[in-house]
Amino acid sequence: MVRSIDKAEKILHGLNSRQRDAVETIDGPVLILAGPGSGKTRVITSRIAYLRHIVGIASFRIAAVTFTNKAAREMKERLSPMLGNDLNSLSVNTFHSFCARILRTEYEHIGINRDFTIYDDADQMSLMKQVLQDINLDPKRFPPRSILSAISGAKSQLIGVSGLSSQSTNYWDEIVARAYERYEEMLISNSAVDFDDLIFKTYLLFRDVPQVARTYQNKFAHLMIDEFQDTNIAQYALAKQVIQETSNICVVGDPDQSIYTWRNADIRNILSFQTDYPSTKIISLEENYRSTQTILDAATSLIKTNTQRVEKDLWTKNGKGNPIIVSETYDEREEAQFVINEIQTLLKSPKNNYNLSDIAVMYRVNAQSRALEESCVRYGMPYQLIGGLKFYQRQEIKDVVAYLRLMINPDDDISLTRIINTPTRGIGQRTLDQVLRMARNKEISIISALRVITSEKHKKEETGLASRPVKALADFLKILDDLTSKKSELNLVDFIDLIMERTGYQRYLMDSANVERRGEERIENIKEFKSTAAEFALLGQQEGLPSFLESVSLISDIDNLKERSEAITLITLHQAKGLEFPVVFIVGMEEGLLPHIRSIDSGDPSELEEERRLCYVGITRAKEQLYLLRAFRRGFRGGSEPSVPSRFLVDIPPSLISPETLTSENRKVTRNSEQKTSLRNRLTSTSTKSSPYSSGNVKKEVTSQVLFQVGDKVNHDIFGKGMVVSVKPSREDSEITVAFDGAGIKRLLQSLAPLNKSE
DNA sequence: CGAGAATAGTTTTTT
DNA sequence: ACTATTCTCG
Repeated sequence: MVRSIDKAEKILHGLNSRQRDAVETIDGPVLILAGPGSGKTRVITSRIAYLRHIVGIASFRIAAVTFTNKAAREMKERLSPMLGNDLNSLSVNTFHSFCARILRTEYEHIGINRDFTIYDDADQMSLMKQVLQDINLDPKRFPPRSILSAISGAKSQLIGVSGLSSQSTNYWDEIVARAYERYEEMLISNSAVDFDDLIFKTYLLFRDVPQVARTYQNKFAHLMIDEFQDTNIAQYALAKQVIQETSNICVVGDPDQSIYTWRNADIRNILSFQTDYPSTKIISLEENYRSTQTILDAATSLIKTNTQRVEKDLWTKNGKGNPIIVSETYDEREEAQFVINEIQTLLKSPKNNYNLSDIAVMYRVNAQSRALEESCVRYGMPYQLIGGLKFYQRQEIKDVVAYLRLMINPDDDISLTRIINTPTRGIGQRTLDQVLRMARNKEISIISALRVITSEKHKKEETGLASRPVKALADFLKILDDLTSKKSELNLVDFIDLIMERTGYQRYLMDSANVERRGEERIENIKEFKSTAAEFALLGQQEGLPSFLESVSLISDIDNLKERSEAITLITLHQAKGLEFPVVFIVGMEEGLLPHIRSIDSGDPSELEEERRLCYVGITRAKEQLYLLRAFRRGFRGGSEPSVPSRFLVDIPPSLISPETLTSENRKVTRNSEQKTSLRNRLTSTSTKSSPYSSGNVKKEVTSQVLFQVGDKVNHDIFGKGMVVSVKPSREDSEITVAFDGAGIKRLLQSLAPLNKSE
């Protein structure tokens, strides 16, 4: 008894009274409204430890659901010292992986293959194009993107094909309903599901197969949901099903941080929760432990401008801190230089003792990262870029993934069409069309169609294919069959190597490296891909590949963020949610960018309010120092246009802003010339010598400080020994031409090529 | 059939 | 600016 009180004290130690309340209220529905920096994650993890150690709930009966793998991983890390081995049986997952796991266990009940493939956006797009072709719709009149987003909207509101077609009131709805129907048929025949299906199908499973639902309802005694403001209708409905037995459901969220309604997140869930569970205990966490008073005041002033809002009073015991620095530069290049320059000054100053990892630069759209990246490279500032062109969406990675998917799901026509002629093997559009036609007529998968066509009994009159293409198809089929037969003999990494070799993909990449600059990078990416695969190889030949593929499908870029890396972080405002940094720069504080033009054009005030919340999220990431920057001109799509300061700047009281950076007329007009020249002087006086840098997505040993000269003997990781024949410096890099002893003459980019001086 | 050129369309945010 | 698709020629 005494011991458990000790334990309880230990778990509750350091929590404020409301946090304690949130941890100790374990029976029945709880809604925690958690302001930014209010110790939300600490509450959730303490609550789990409390449930396990004080209440004595078996860990396998506790489930916590998050939105990103990163949040799930962090939660587990924090729980690890408190739970030890219990951690393994605890269920801490993203919504999507939680569902994927259930579906792979219960696949028989929903008539789906155990090894179903999870289609990502690009796969969905290919499939939809196929759908439109099938049902004779012009993709120019009916953009596949729009149709997909309508379908996604339907699925996240639990509306199936019949539901949608019965609801359609106009031509467009009718078109969507028809596309939806065919889309679903094709997903099934491909043994595939999309992201929304993971939730929707799990919901349907529980609704329609009560004995399965009961299994999970009896299993889970407690359910916690993080970032509840981001849930959609389907996710909330599923959560209710799961916890039906006990109603011990605890949701944590902040309506002011709802920034995903465009992705069907439905803030009404917070209201529904209180009506669905009338006995809900509401706990509001309002003490902020993260930011200075100044930053918090700025955030509060900004968010108060929103009308659709529940009042919440944030406060902090932290001191006033530094004023916010608001500045204006000429264009995005100067903006980026200002950022770098300021960071260099911050790092030099001994009083803060900042590290690179303490600093983040945030922006509205990914395209803005470009100017920042260029400046980082130029000034030798190490950075990690989150998002952008995502690793698993790169062409070469998707190609290899397509081959791997086919090894366990040969019905996946989308993957098959992706690689049937990559690298080129004489199967052109005409041939492919014939194959597709046959597959459709016979209602069989493409691979089955290939078997028919290439079988000896098959008469060519049926398809009208000449002998050469048939031979090409037969060769391709043989490659796939050979590889499939080897999959259980080799470990995952060796298997990937075999695929690379047997399909000619390795050769293809090498050749592309000769002509294209990106070829080098592609080879590097495959290396990186294999090193991730290596972790899954440990699971053995049976489980390794499926687990790897699932993780590839469900991973997001934010999951790769490294907390302690020696680099500044470049990140979108959306992805920054849940993170914190001592120093935050928000760039592009301009009308049309933040708020984004689309929210302005929509004429919908709630879209503007979402933009304001996005800005609020950004500001509240900062612990000590906040910069709000804007450019007078901003370039886009080649051109460049003058811009107007963001309306959000006006929401911030001038008293919180550093006077020396405050521009005249409450920042509405450009700075006076004196300030402008002093800024320019500061920018141009910065050193321009280059030094090592890194980008988060592709790890590479950087050799950029090594200077190559014509005549140097060099060694390349892939091409071997050679001699430099020309050096052509470009803006931030050098193009080096090397005559290799074995591999001929290659043009390489210094920053990318694994090239060293050999003596 | 395949490769490169010309052209059209496109971008907010992403599990 | 960047990509995806269509066109054209060997």
